[in-house]
Amino acid sequence: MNSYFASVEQKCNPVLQGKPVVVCGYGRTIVVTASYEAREYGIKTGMTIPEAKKLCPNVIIVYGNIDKYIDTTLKIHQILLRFTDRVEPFSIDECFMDVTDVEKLFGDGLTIAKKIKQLIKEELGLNCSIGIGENKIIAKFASKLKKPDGLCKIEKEDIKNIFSLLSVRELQGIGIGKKIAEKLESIGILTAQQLGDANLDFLIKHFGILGYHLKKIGQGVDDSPVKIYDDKNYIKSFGHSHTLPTDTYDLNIIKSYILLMSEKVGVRLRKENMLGRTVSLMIRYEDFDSFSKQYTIKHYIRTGYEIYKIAEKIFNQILPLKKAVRLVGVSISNLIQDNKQPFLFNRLQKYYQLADMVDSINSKYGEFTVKPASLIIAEKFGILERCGIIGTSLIKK
DNA sequence: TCTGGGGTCCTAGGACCC
DNA sequence: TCTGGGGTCCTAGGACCC
Repeated sequence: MNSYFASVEQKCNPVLQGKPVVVCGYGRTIVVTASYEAREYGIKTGMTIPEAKKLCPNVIIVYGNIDKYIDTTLKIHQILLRFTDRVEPFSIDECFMDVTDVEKLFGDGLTIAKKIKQLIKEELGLNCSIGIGENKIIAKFASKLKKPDGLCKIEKEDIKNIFSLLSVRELQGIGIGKKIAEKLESIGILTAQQLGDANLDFLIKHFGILGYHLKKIGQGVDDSPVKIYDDKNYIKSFGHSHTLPTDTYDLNIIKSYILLMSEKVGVRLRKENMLGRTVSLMIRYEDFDSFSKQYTIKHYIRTGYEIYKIAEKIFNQILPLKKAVRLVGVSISNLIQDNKQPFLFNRLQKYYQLADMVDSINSKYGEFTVKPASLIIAEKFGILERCGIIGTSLIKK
């Protein structure tokens, strides 16, 4: 999708259409997505808000709503699935499709791509760019060539010519990041052609097992199949993190954020109908140095309070703090599906039923309309509002 | 108002078991 | 004790992606 979050916001709110818009997070934040109008002023993803305002004083700042984008993404998936079940989501706004087996039904790749662009435009009012190629690497590369609203096909026989001209930096975004690109340049590999032709042992010496993969990228080769949609594509982990309004040593504030993040993870866990048993706490300090530690327990858990108790235990181990804390994050992994077997202990059973009931109220009236009393301290500090949680006003009514 | 938030995968080493 | 070999699970940190 092109300028995805900003385009969704512009579609939802006509006032924003045709204007420079940036979508950002809450608190100390950056530009997450800039609309094409904003990009004309030089605004780019990753800039701070003051930087964006300096480039364009009239830029409209919109606080992002991830649920809205996920909802739109699921609608896009449904459009793609009308053609084939070989639809593999790659990120919130990208999918791979393998249309090899359905060309007889719907026409060749180019025809299908045109149809998809038309459907997404008609039904959702959004533009996208589609790349067509022999494999995922080529298709992804093609999709980046023409934006916005692009359509580009790279023929098999042209791969070698196109890749031979590319610098390794231009391969960024298809498996090669900044660090790898720098390292490749430092050992004298400057182009995709050189990477593809490089001696395998030489690459393995410098990059380990990644060397195999790098050589293939250089050659434009990728054998990985496009997965069938939702084919046991279970989530491996999920978490929430937040940058504090100011760096702090205040344990009450830090623990309130840890609790809030834990509760959010718990809500998500139940929404996905999963259980987890590894909790990870991430702390970023004022100097951007970060600490993370995880703890695995024997039994599976599913509520924010259980998650918090483990995260808090990890946090207590790093006290006293030597540096002010900038960000806290809590995540859970080692996940399994919750088959809703009754629990051995009645006390836990009731506690879990309570969590489900709170979820059903909050899904109707807003996030954290009903919440643990211990989060009231977070409310007192204004933490909920700063994290974009607005459900609290309803309970007062 | 310098630097967000959500993920996946890999690695090297340690704990532990037989 | 001049201590083998095979295996699983766990962990902290880093690279990478959007």
